[in-house]
Amino acid sequence: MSTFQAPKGTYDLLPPDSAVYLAVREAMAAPLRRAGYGYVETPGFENVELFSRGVGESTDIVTKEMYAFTTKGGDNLALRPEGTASVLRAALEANLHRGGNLPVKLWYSGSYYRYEKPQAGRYRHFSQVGAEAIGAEDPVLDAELIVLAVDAHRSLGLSNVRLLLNSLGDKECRPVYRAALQDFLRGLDLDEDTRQRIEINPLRVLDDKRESVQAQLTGVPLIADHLCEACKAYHEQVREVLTAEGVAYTDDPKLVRGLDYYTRTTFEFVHEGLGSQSAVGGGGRYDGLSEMIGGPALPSVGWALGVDRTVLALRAEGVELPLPAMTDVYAVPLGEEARRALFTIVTALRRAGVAADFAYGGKGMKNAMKSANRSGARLALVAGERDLAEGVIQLKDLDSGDQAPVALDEIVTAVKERLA
RNA sequence: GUGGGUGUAGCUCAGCUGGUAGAGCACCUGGUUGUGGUCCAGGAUGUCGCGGGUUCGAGUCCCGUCACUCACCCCA
Repeated sequence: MSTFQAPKGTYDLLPPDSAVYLAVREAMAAPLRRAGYGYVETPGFENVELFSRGVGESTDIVTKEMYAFTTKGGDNLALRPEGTASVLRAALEANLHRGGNLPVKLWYSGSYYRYEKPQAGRYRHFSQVGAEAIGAEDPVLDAELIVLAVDAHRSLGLSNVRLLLNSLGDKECRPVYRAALQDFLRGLDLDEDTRQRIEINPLRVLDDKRESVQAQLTGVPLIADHLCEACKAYHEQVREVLTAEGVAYTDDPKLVRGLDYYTRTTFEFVHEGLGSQSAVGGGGRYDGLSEMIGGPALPSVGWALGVDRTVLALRAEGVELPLPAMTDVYAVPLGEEARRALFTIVTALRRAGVAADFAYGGKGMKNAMKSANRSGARLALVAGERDLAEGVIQLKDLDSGDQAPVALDEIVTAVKERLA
């Protein structure tokens, strides 16, 4: 204990659990790399306007969950609450879309911040891996991203992730639907906050999980019935491609998402094992976002997967990831001469690609062997003056307890053979 | 922002109607002066979250406070 502890809503990632997080990030990134997505890294904070205009003035994320602050120089900044706006901004700033090779495909991995009351699966600091395909309108591209996320889940061994799919329409059909929805909602018995939401962002009322609200939503007009021909055809193609690629999904006409920039395709990956949260990832098409932040028309699509929540999902399913051993070989020296000799061997083993560790601190034999055992190593190297005088080192199998002398210059080969 | 639950050893927790603390695991030592894991014997450990109150006496009751946690809301 110290005087300090991690700030509310945050937690430290420590061994051995931290290895799981690394593996999850890697599992999410691998399919993206294979699909031509390049790595992008943007600052942890941005001009606050980028988010308020991009994510939407009416969203909870902007109105109450942003860590916003003014710098000494008078700039209004905010810790990033999500990744898409930043990545699009970076792509526009560097004119990546002018390279003539659209879509620009990018992936990222990092920390995000939202000022919320913490809860199981909901933190003020959390990690996402995300992907964006900027500058192309093609249902196959929407499907590609979904397939890549599904592949990430599969490679992790998750089996209870469900995909919810919807289309939110475009600037042709959404306004018409919005008006029809508002008409319907205004006639319901709702609290003041929700009544305000009807005027600002009526779609999000559909997403209200309260029983009292949902009960009144029977017969509510659904976007699926109001899509224009273009949106309907587009959505139908996305669904066809997904089916052809063996991706199961559930049509959810009430799926809205909490960010305002989405158009047409929207989706969410949900899991039951996260306490009262459900989303382990989500995304969609955002054809108007570029213009909203001052760029050219660049129809785009993307998603973000929550690293923390995916780890919770793994735990809920009891999935143990096959993680490589921290240490394969543990060296136990006896005496000063042996310390030097064994450390040289440990270095050689490491350079040969073997995970090797050493009994530091001059502990006694018994203690050092105990450390060897706790390290999880399969093999131990033991040597003292007696062995060195004979030019050998004792190679011990920590599972069976068998031990045999091996000539000094054959150690690396012998160890690699035993580990193979 | 609103509501519930919980704070006792490194960890998980027990502690009945108030009588100044216990278990399991982990840890340390020895049995083995050059051998771990198993086994046997022994050992150390606590501002009982913090502050106040009631009482002869508070881990136990009351009030406050902080932290953690869960849920509403919202989302990754």
